[in-house]
Amino acid sequence: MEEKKLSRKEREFLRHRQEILESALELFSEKGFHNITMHQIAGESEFAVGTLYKFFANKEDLYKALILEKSDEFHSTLMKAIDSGGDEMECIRGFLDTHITLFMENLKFVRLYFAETRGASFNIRAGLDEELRDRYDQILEKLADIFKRGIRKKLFKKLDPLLMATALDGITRALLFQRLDHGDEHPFDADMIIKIFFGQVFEE
Amino acid sequence: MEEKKLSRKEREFLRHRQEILESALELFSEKGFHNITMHQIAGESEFAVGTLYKFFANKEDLYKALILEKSDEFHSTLMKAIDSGGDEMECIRGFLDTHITLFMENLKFVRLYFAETRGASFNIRAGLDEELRDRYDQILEKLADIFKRGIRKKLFKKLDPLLMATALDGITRALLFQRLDHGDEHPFDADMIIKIFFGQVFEE
Amino acid sequence: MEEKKLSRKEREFLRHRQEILESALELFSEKGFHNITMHQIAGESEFAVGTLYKFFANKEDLYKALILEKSDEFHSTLMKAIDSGGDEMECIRGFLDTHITLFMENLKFVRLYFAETRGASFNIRAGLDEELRDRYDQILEKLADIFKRGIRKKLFKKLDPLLMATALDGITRALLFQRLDHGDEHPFDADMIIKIFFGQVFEE
Amino acid sequence: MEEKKLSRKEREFLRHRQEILESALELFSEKGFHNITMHQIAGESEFAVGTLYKFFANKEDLYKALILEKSDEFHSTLMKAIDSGGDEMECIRGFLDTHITLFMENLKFVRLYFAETRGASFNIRAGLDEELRDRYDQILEKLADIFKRGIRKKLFKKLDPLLMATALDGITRALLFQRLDHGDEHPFDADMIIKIFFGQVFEE
DNA sequence: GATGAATGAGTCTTCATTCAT
DNA sequence: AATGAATGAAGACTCATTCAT
Repeated sequence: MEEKKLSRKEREFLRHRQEILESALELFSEKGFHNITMHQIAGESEFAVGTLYKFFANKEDLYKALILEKSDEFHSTLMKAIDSGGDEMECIRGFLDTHITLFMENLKFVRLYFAETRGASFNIRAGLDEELRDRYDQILEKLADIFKRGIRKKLFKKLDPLLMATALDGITRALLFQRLDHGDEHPFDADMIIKIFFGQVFEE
Repeated sequence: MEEKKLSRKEREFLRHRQEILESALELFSEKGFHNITMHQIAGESEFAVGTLYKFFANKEDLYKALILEKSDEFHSTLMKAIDSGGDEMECIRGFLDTHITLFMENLKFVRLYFAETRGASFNIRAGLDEELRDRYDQILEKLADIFKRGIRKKLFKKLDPLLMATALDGITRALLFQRLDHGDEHPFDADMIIKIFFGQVFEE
Repeated sequence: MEEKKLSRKEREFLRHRQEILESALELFSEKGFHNITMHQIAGESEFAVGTLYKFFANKEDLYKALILEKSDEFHSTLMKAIDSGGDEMECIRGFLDTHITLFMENLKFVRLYFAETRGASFNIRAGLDEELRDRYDQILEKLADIFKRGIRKKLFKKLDPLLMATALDGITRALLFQRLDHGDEHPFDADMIIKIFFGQVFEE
Repeated sequence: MEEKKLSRKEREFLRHRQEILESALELFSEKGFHNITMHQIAGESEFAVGTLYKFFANKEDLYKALILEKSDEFHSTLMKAIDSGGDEMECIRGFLDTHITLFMENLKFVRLYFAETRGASFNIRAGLDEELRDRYDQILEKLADIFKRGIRKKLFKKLDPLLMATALDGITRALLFQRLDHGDEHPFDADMIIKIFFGQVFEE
């Protein structure tokens, strides 16, 4: 990586940019895109309004940068987690663990993310939601590949692998949101998800 | 119910109110709360702006009415579906069938609904999302009751029933959104969901 | 003319529009496009800012309307004056009289007009100055036609008629601006212009 | 003049100042005072914004310097041209030749100049236009003196000499602008202006 | 003198809401 | 109830100017 030779100026620039994004995340995640003003972001980040516009062309651009950069992190973390070697069940467990951790450690971003993919994104000048959806589909496809391998090995039943991936992720999200709304009344972990998903619902 | 003795005036009032809500649904579902103006709703519904304010105190009120009334329909339809007698598996299948149908037949509203519960609702003056979440929790609890009964009958394993309900609903939603985004590339139905959920993932 | 059947609403609309344009002329002619705010125009015209935007799409649009509508008046008044029958010298005298009157009675607009044609128009989104220049060229050409006729009749020398028209108008403008800046220290009228232009400068 | 003993530093200072003014002329003449930012001038002149403020107190000051210095050149060139000895007609011809040359060789500045004297100057904090008008009046008066002399010698008719000067200059400007807008379709030179002005319009 | 990042007052413009008809 | 012209508060964005390096 050639990130080394940044001049002091450049490093400072990036640090300031990051500070703005963090303040913006704080605010947007709390009240949403339309209920936050550039003045509020300026106040929170302790820059002047004009300064925000040195870093981002406009409010929308700032918002997009925020969403896309964070979701890139998510995406690559999850991709790596699925890849992490081992047999199919280990891959899946790795994915679930990472997914849960990522979600719990980035609750603020998560709200924003789901606003954009499921729901009220309403296409802040189109494209953001699609781009996010693409990233998500890549995750699902990678997960589906794991299922495909499992099916070939006769480990899993012969169901549509993408649907299986979708379902597994659906359970995970649902439980996470459940926890988000209601706290630890109904605790769960990767194991529990695996237990539910991998056929141990019926009493044998 | 006492809906009978409505005068012509009253019936007309309600009809106009309904027309406004339908126009608003059309527009809000397309562009979101903040990107639609009262003038646009007036235009679409063929009333004057001022008239909208005879029916709703303000824009937010109109929006809330729209969301709450539709979600009441959903709520009672789903509650009835779960209740529909029969054994546990029949209840669950009924719920799934109804869920799928409801979703597919009300795509416009669904977008709006998820915007409000998962994501960018950002509390249009607080409360809407909580109220919706309550309704949803009622559904989940009713579904959990089914699981509870099933566990008592030793039909299902002894897992947290609410988590099971949450997981089942999570799968359903995930598959439905999958269909919403990608069409019929990966078809599924209530049976498939049951197959995935009730332990037939592992090859026996 | 079908201007009769305007409804009361329509008449009121046009009256309000006119009031706004008059206030705008007052202000723009004093300080120029960039030094006047929409709030000032609102204040002067006793409407709210928002109301201005019911009549004009934006500040620029308001400005263009102002310039173009007034210059249409000027244009048609001058065209008629040149046409007014009679022999060549009568046409020319008619044009000069009208030009002088028009100028003196519309000093506010005149400043704005020359800002747009000669000088700092700087193309408020291009086109305004060209459109004005076109109108002016039409006047000059009509005037040149008079000279052409005069030349054919051997009344005038065989010089380029357009240049003669341009020169005559140049004298007129120069004297008018002279009066504008210095008042009546050096009085003149159409006769004087004719005397100067038509060769009575040299002592015979 | 005492311009000799400038140190290297001082000479450099003046050179840089000149570079800035030239870049500013380029830009202002193209788009006008309000449509050009200090950053653009900085960019064009290859100095930093802050540096511009070492040379000029503010944007307006820079603009004024630009206009006044160039117009000083014009003024003194024209004054000399009128003075250039010889009889009245030679003075006038000299003035016309110089006027035409000056105009054609400084088109960029000319646009700006007329923006300031005729039209949209709108008193960039008052005074600039008046100062320019003064200079112009001096020229006219000097030219009027020539006419006065001519009248005394019974060379010219007894008309108000200032009006004659104004008219002569008006013709010249009008023809020059005609050329500016339409190119060489209607060519002319000092002779033509003299022919028109000095009574050779009527066929004898 | 030179730099350019940061500032924030000032502008245009939008849109929910009101009210006289 | 219905209308829609009028309102003005609020927000995105620009740009002249400053100042620490």
